[in-house]
Order: sequence, then structure tokens, then C-alpha cells
Amino acid sequence: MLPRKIADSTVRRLAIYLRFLEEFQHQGRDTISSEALANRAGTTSAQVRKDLSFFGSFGKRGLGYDVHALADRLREILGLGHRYRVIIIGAGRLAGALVQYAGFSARGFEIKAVVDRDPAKIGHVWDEITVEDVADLEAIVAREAVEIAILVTPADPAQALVDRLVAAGVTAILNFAPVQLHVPEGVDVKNVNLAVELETLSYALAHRVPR
Amino acid sequence: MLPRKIADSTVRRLAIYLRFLEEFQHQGRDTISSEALANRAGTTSAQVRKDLSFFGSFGKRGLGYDVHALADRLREILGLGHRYRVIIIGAGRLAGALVQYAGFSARGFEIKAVVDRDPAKIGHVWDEITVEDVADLEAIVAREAVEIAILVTPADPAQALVDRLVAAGVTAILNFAPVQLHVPEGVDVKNVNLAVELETLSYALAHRVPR
DNA sequence: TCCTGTGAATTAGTTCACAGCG
DNA sequence: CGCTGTGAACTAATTCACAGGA
Repeated sequence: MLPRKIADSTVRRLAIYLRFLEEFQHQGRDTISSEALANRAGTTSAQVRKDLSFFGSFGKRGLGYDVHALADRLREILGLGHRYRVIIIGAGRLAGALVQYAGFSARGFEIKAVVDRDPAKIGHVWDEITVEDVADLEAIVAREAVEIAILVTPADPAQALVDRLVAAGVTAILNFAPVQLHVPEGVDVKNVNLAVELETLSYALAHRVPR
Repeated sequence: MLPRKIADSTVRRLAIYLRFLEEFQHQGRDTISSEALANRAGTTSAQVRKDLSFFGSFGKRGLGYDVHALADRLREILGLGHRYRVIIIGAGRLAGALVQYAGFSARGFEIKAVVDRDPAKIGHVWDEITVEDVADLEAIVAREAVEIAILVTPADPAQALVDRLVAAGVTAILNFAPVQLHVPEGVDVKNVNLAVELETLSYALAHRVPR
């Protein structure tokens, strides 16, 4: 069950396949070909089969994949079999959007705490979660047994906060702050930078061959 | 000014380099080596030099790059020399976060309109922008001369909205809806899927070699 | 000497194409 | 037959390594 070193691009596609498998399941389909899945996910059938082949062979030749079984297997591969306890650092509007985002809880990511350093925000209640003081970060991480942190702060305080999170035992961080974080071996960081996404669009616009 | 096909990964790094160059500029540094830039951006000096080399040679051997000149050049390459007019489709909390996000306007992305189909949201004012009725989408796109749309809707209405946007002349779309959008040649789509990001973290956690 | 710019080498990722099983 | 699973071929991206200019 542990082939070594799977490309990030493959893992991302698996997550996307899962989304469409659930949709097919919901529609009552119980079998799906690599071709049909590829069409939905915006890739090729060979890519789908190759991605899945890293983890075993789940299809039936001549028939395709069992939608339910493959979805289960992908959830297992992606580590979505249990619920994760998540803390959000920073109580700005993006944090608010994440707290409410249904896609997270549907996938087992439970937001257990939100912290900020601004006294004007501390004490506010968002979707049943009270914004707490970042000064108490370590105690909150321990109390909620948090495994994943989502960092939604400006750039400057980000590294110091990550150091505290890591010291408190957090080993996975989704980082929205526009800095390269330094973490010890064994801690995973995923960066999301919304401005960069728009800038790649800008690049595409600027270099488009006029039709 | 149009070299061959540049990899998306390269364009993303250029945007990241620009961010750190501006930081260095702000600190009063006026020269920077590929090594120092790579450290900040989380890559290697060879990668930095290779990325830049696709567009020309801007450095001085033995010295490094002129911070100001390189930043200017990157802004030009990325097409950030002028302001873009942006519409946001969907007035949920994520839309609210994007409207307020300083990183966009700092880079010249001006949010000119927000639309939704929910009468309860239409008419609300966000940061000087009034949420309008999506029924008037085409008129609003024309009125504001919008070039870029940010789609922040659920999956189901996304494709129909994109068809209307494209017909109205929008040629660049940042898509947060979890669907693969179909667009004609000449229209660029960038997908952002926050759940996928968390799921790749989950994968990393599940497959981590215990220390 | 220092650090860029860049071909060459290497590694990673995708697509092809077909054998083989249901 | 139809569609998977997978080596082999190909294409893309990264890293190496060094010549050469400031």
C-alpha cells in the first residue's frame, strides 16, 4: 500500500477523481471507465489509469471501475478515512470563508479553533467557534489535539507562528501567507498564493497570440 | 518579447521572485544574487537563472541582478504593467475575502463588480461595491469593460455562467468552483481548489514515514 | 574572483500502444 | 470485443557544471 514517492501532480488528480466519483455515485452510476473519468477531470484516460496503477489495479478489463469501490480506495489512499482537527491562525475574511467552507467538513477536516492577535476580533463567535487569543496558541493546540494548521496571516508574523505551531506538535500546515516557511524535517507545508494565480492569468493575457 | 512556450511552473516562480524583489527593494538593497533570491523563494540558484534566461539576460556576472531593474522587467513579463478590470461571480464569504484582499489591488487587479443570484445578497455594499443581479451579467461586463472573471459559485451553475462570460467577451477566468470548465480556444482558465490542497496535506500525513 | 548564462546531463512526468483478462 | 494495466517511448522540467564577462 506504500509505493514510494508519488508525484504531487498525481495526488492532486486523485483528489479530483474522487470528487467526480462521488458525483457519479450520487447519480446512481456504479461503473465508470477511465475515459469517462478523464473527460470529467480534464485529463486523459491513460493518465487516469497510470495514476491509479501506482496503488494497485482496481478496474475490470472490458468494464471499467466500480464507482463505489474506487471512491473508497481513493479516500483510503488520500488518508481521508478519519477526521482531522484543524486550527486557523488569523481571523480575517479569508479565515471566515474557510470556517464556513462546506468542502472542508465534508472531507473530514474539522475546524476546532481560530486565533488572532487583534483584541477587537478575540471573543467573536463564528459558526460556533469563538476566536481566541493567539497568545494561548500552544494551550489551544494541545486542548484540541490539532493536527493541521491553516495559516492566514500577513507575511511578517508567519514564520514565528509556524515555529510555535511546530514546537506545539503540528506537522501539517496550509500556508496562505506569501512567504517561504522554514520547517524541520517531518513537517509538511503546502503553499497557496491567490495573487500568484491571478498573475499567471495576467501572463497568459499578456502573451496571448491575437486571434 | 515572445519566447517559446514557457512552463506554468516557471511563470509561477517569476511571480514569486517579483514578490521578494519588491521586499528587497523596500529594504533598500539594490543588488541581489540568484542564490539569495533562490533562498527566499525556496528554490535553487540554477532554477532562478534558468527561469530568467528564457526572457533575456538581466544580470551582471560577478555581481548579481539589479533589484529595481529586474522587478520592472518581471512586471513587464507578467503583464502587470497596467490595471485589470475584474468581476467576481458569486457573493459568498470567499468572494468577500477576495474583494478586500489587498494583494489583488496592489498588483493592479481592480474589482469592479460583484454579482449573485440571491436576492438577499443583491444590493448589499461591500467595500464600495454594490452586489448586483447576475441576470444583468452581460450588461455589467460591458459597462465595466471587464477582462477577468473570478468564479466563486457552487459547481452546478458554473459552466452556464462561464458560457455567458465568454459570450460577453471575458477571456480569462480564475475558477474556484470544483468543476472542469469547457471554454473555447483563446480563453484561459486557472483552477483553484482549496479542498484539493488540504487533501494533498492529508495524503502526506497518511504516508509519512514515522520518525 | 565572483556570479551569470546556458548547453548538456539527468530526472520527472506524460503519452503511446498493445498484451491480456473479463 | 472493450477497457485495463503497464512497459517503452517520448516530452518536459530540473540540475549540473563550466565557460566567460564584470
